[in-house]
Amino acid sequence: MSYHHGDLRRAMIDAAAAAVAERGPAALSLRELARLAGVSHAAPAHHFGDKAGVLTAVAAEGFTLLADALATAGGDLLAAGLAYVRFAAAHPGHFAVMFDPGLVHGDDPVLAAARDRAGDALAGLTSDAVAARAAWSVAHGFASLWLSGALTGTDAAAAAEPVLRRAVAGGL
Amino acid sequence: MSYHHGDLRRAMIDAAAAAVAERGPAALSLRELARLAGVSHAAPAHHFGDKAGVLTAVAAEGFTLLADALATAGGDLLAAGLAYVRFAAAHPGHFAVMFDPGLVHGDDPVLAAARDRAGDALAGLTSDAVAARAAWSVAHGFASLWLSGALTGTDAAAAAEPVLRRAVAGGL
DNA sequence: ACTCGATCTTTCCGTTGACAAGATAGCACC
DNA sequence: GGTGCTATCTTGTCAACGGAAAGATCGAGT
Repeated sequence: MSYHHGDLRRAMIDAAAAAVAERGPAALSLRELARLAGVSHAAPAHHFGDKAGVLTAVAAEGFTLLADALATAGGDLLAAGLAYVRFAAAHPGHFAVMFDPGLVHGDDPVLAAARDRAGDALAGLTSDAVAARAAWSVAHGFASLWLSGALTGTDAAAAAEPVLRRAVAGGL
Repeated sequence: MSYHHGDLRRAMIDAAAAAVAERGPAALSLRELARLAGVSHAAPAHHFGDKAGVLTAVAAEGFTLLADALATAGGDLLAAGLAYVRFAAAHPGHFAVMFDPGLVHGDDPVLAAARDRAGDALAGLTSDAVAARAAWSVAHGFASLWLSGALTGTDAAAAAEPVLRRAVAGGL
């Protein structure tokens, strides 16, 4: 066991995302993460400053992952929506933190850049602003409700598909 | 100043909802609420058990308010969606807690009853399950994004109206 | 007047986030 | 190969918090 961890930053982000995914942001303890990583309780502060700093890093990584997922999904809103839901289901810890202003340092430049990148990926899907907002709302709403346990089903994307399809087609 | 508060339960729920609305659930402190109410820091425990108990009461009240709002809104999905968004904007503290399983006692009977009542109000809008899920998703997603600050605008309902209308009509 | 249950206080404990000050390691530079 | 420099991590400390225990106070019903 050397004095230095090697990649504490990476380990903390991963552990934080996993812990948030499992027990929510409220139950997150920096000291516990430090214990898991085998470092002292004050080590994380050097990399992240404070608790919000850790979650800010998680959120920034989340927006980057989301932007990548949207970019890979293709051009139409249905595919993008499914990618959005798939991302949320695959990275619940990241997702839970990304849209909670009270948990992160909203003005962090790294976070802002990642958020903008995801925003651009979303805005690039269509030139119709209202349609973009509507699509974002359906996908975000379904993802949120799914993660909160309000919706039943085994596979998030499979459950989302008919819902998103209907929203795209209309007829509500 | 008498020994008894009078209606500590009510005061705690109101203060908790206000505090959550202002600074998020993470920054909530039972001791601070107790100070505001002018009672000792252990007084709330008698009424709510623990911290999750306070938020459970807030969530239950939220679902009741939401069920009322949906019942008053009328039958069509657009009106219900607008009522949903209006509720979230008017009671951000309640809304923030209602769909966060990690913050409340999910199996609390009062909460479950209130949640069921809101669920019934939602399900009663249409017999089409897919349409119901889609409408719920749009309204919930827009409300969540709005409260997180991701959407710009001055009035939530005014901003939501064209978006919800488009989702109902389709053409994304 | 008396009892009894509900409400609230006081006191205590373990945990947490944050801060300050110092130790250690690796690395450039000479 | 030594010397300073900086990033990284540790130790020690503090106030605040959530929760539990035990007792005080009130008020409603008899």
